[in-house]
Amino acid sequence: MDRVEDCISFLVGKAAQQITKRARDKLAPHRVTPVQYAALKVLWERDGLSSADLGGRLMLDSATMTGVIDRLETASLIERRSDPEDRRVHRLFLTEQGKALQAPLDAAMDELNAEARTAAGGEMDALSRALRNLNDLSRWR
Amino acid sequence: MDRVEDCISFLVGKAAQQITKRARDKLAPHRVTPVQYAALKVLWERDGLSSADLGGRLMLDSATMTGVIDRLETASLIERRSDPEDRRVHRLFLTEQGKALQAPLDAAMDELNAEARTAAGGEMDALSRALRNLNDLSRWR
DNA sequence: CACAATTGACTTGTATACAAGATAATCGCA
DNA sequence: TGCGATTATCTTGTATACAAGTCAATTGTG
Repeated sequence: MDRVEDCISFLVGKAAQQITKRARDKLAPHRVTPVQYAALKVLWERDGLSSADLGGRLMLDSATMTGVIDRLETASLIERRSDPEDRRVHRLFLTEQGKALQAPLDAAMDELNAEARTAAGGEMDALSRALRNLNDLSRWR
Repeated sequence: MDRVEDCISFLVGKAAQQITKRARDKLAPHRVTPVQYAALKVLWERDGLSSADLGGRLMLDSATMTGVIDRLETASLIERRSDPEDRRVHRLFLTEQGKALQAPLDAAMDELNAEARTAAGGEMDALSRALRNLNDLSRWR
C-alpha cells in the first residue's frame, strides 16, 4: 500500500468521521450526540434494558456505556432504576422527555440516511453488504 | 429506518471501530497507534511538513494534530523544528527511530489490509468506491 | 452451606476528535 | 508604512472508545 489514503482502514475511518460529523450537526439542535441517539433508538424499541444489554447491541464496552448513560440521565432523557432481582444491575427507562424525542430525532436521521445514499452514488447496497461483512467477527482471520 | 443496526451511520461507525481495533493490536507491539501510523506514513513519503499540512492530508483539525504530534515527539519518532522563514510554523522531521519503523509497520498494516479484503468478501472494490464517494465533500447535500 | 469464579457497573488512565477561543506572527491593502 | 484581517499553533472543555483494574452481588460446585 503506497499512500495512507489507499488503506482500507483509513477510508473506513474517514467515512465514519464524515457521517458522524453530519449526524452531530443534525442532532445538535436537540442537544443529543450520535451515540446518545443510538442508545435512545434501542430503548425506544424496548425499555428496561441493563447497561450490559445496551452495550451489547451498540458494541460498546462497559466503561463507555457508563459515560453515555450518565449524560443521558443528566439530560433527563432516561433514568436508572436498580433491579430488585439482581442488585448489581441498573435497568434503563425512558422519561417522557426521552420518549418525546423519538419522532424528531428519527426524522433528522432519516434525512441523513437519504443524503448518505445520494453521496454513496448507487453503491449503497454493496456498501451495506461489505460493511456487514466487516462487522461480522466470524469473517475475520 | 427501523433498527439502529440498519442505519448507514451505525454500519460505517462500527466497521471503523472493528478495523481500528485490529490495527491497534497489530501496531501495539511497536508502541504506535493507528493515527500515529497514518501520520508517520505521510512523513515517510515526505519529511518537513507543517502540522497544518499533515492535518490536511489526514483530515484532522489542529487541536487533534497537536496531541498526535506531541506523543510522536515524546516517543522520539519525530521532532519539531521551527521554520526560520515563518516563525508561526513548526516543521516535522523524522528521527532515525521514526524512519526505522517504516518497514515493520507497513508490513503489519499490509497484513491488516489483506485480512480486511478477506472479511469484506469480494466486495472490496465496491466498498472502496463507495467510501471514496462518502469522503468526497462535493457529493454531499 | 462455604467459597472460588464470574458478573455488572463503575473508576482510572490514555488516545482520538472537534468546537471555541487565545496568542503570536505574517500578510494585504490603503 | 501602519494596521486590520488572516494564519499556524496551541489551549480548554466535552464526548467517545477501550484497556485494566476495583468492588459488591451472584452463581456454580464440591
